[in-house]
Amino acid sequence: MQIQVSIMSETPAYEQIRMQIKEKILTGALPAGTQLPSIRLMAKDLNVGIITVKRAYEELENEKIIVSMQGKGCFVNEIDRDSVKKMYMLILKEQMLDIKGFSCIYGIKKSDILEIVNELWGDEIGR
Amino acid sequence: MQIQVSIMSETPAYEQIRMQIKEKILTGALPAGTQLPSIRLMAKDLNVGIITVKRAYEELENEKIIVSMQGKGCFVNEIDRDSVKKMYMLILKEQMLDIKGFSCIYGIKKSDILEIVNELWGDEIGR
Amino acid sequence: MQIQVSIMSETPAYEQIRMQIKEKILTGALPAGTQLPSIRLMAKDLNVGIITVKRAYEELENEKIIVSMQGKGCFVNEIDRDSVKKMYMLILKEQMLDIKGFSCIYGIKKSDILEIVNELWGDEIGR
Amino acid sequence: MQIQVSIMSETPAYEQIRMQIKEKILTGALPAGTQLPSIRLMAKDLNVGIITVKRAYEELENEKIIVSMQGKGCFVNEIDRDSVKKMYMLILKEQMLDIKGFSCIYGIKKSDILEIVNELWGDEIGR
DNA sequence: GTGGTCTAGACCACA
DNA sequence: GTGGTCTAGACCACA
Repeated sequence: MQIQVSIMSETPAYEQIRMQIKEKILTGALPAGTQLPSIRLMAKDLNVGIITVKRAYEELENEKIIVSMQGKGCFVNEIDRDSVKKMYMLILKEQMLDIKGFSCIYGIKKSDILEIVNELWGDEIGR
Repeated sequence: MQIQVSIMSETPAYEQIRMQIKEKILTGALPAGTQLPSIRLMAKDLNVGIITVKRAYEELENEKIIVSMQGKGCFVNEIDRDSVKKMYMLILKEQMLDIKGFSCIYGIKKSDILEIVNELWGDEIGR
Repeated sequence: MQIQVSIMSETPAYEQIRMQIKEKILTGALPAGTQLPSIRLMAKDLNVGIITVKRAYEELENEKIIVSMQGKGCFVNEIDRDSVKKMYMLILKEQMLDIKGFSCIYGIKKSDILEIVNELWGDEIGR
Repeated sequence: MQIQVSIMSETPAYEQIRMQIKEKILTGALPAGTQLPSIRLMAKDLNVGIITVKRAYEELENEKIIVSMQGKGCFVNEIDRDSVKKMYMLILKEQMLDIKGFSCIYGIKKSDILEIVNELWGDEIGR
């Protein structure tokens, strides 16, 4: 499995691993039922400790994205994309609420936010 | 000076102090030239350690928002609101870029972002 | 033989198998002399590994509840219900002693224990 | 603080520490507000790693029995003995339900349970 | 000074 | 072979 762990990055190794696997699963590159590489193997490949891989897998399991079975291995779960999206929308809203709180101190208005959104997302009109 | 430090909050004490003073300054509640309470006094009032207040003041000084003068005290700086806003806009853009990166994994589109923005900022048409 | 192995359960597969067979034997559903299904057959039926069934049988043999005969199969042993009950009573006493140790820390008294016993075992007067 | 960690015991070190501190707190030997020894100090005294003590403290914090404050230390919480007792009664009931499940397989009846209870708790009539 | 996080390996349980 | 638990220390953040 193609995964990069940068030792220079300030995001911890387990988080880098977690995010890359998550992305592969959510984008469908790793379909439901796929067996992930064993903890030991991936640890060896990435040149990190098994604890680090273990933690990445553990958090993915907490997110219900994979399931780990003692003595058997770790497997990709069936994903309900809609509920995942909804859940993430909620988190996003929290983040934006935070941003809103700060922004008003700096005199930033809705128009400024829209400007940034338009700049970053370009002219795709949505859907 | 009216400042609340919640011991329960997970944001550290020095950060709570820093943000509240910053808000007062940026919103104009504390105009340029105002003298801040001495570190010792504020520490006593807020029931926190001197080191904690010192750190808050230090960071505000690094942000050029206040200036501390040996033996005289700390004073609110002249603020160029426009450049502060511009600086913050850059930070905001970085944050939004991050959000954009994550969002595409979850199948979130521009329209979803706009929906959140409209919901949070209401119908203020901007400017 | 009717046995359920839940892959979701947190008790390991071999333990689920062991307990269910044990129950059938102790309650008399499988009388002494009965031949158990072969390891291979049961593994296939239950959709688990041979090693898993083997372990369940092994432990039952250690408990003298079944006996395995090279090349012939596994058979239910003659059970002396009284001595089995006595043995289990000893284990139970150990467990209750443990519970007693903890309970006093929490201020739980004999009356509280009796309340629970009465609630769970209902009004059967015993014997 | 008087704490024994037996390296021979099969209960893990962090659990031994957790239980002994918990007992001291619940019995009132460590009243609310008391500062616990720092993680490092206790680790040194008990000759275990700081992780081990950390974990003991962490679990006590999850149980709301102590509270840890970064940079300040760990402190004994105010305990509501009644709710603690009620919570433990529930756990106890679960355990007894489990015991009941096993017992019926072995032909153990309410009277047998009562016999054990009477033997262990003696003739204290309750309260 | 304090507690918190990350990475680590030895050892254990399960299939 | 697989994953799970425990103990460990280096390093970081906070007061």
